[in-house]
Amino acid sequence: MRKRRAANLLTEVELEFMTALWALGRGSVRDILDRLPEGRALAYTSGATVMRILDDKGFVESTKEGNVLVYEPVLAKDEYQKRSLENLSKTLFDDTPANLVVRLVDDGGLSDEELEEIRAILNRRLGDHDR
Amino acid sequence: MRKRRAANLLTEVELEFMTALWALGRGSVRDILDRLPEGRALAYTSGATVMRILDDKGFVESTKEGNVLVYEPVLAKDEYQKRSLENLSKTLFDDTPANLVVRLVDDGGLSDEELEEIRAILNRRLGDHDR
DNA sequence: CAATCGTTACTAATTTATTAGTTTGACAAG
DNA sequence: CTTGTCAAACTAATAAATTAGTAACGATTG
Repeated sequence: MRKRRAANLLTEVELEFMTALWALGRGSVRDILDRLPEGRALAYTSGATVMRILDDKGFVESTKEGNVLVYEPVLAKDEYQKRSLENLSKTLFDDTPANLVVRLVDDGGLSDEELEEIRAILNRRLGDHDR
Repeated sequence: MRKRRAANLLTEVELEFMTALWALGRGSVRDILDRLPEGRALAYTSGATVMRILDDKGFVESTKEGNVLVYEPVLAKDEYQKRSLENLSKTLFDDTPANLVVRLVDDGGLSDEELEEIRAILNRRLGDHDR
């Protein structure tokens, strides 16, 4: 028996595949390969290997349907986003997510609309009725 | 001549070392190893290798001082934070940083104080009239 | 039934990352 | 001057990630 490698974060290629799978909901190796970005040429067998690894690591689960393995995420995209943010916050922002937002806001990559949107979210969250 | 490996993002170990170097401002291999977190035992030569690689990749530069190489960052921590956020946003949040903040805020890992702090930053940035 | 097609399982090759050993050279202590 | 120490440069060993080839197998069809 193989199984159980366990890892916290996805590698680059794994993330590519998970992104396709999250978009699909569920799918076979073929489905997933088809969903990969344009130029991405990869042998079928390579794709199958990546999916097996993701299965080993517990990021997906597979069920045999007819003669095809259909994969689906065990870890939701939301969850993984959260995990990634925690990691980034921990490794690069003193474990203080607010610092991360400061950098984001200060660095001017966001439009006023986006900033407003974020403020709206905060207002909703904080229930700030004084306005 | 070696040099020029070029890479966009730091590996895990490289980030550890850069974090120490950013905190120090500048320092030798010895200085940096001393600044690594408690349990982190690593041979001196391993540390020297990591620093050489960071030099090769252009993340740091070195100057011989006496008989010791003193390293300092070429890439500021701010810049690298920005780069990391861009990467995360691109790979996991549809290239829309606001989504990233939404996840952060929605997932309840932040205290009210932190949320307030972030809102204050936004208000400052947007010019908080109306309140 | 035999050939073939699509798929999984297994194995392997290559590359990159991580850690550390060996060699060499500078220089300070005796 | 010889010896010991320290650091740098080079080399090497191990591990992990990435890509793909080969074998094997079941289903379909000519």
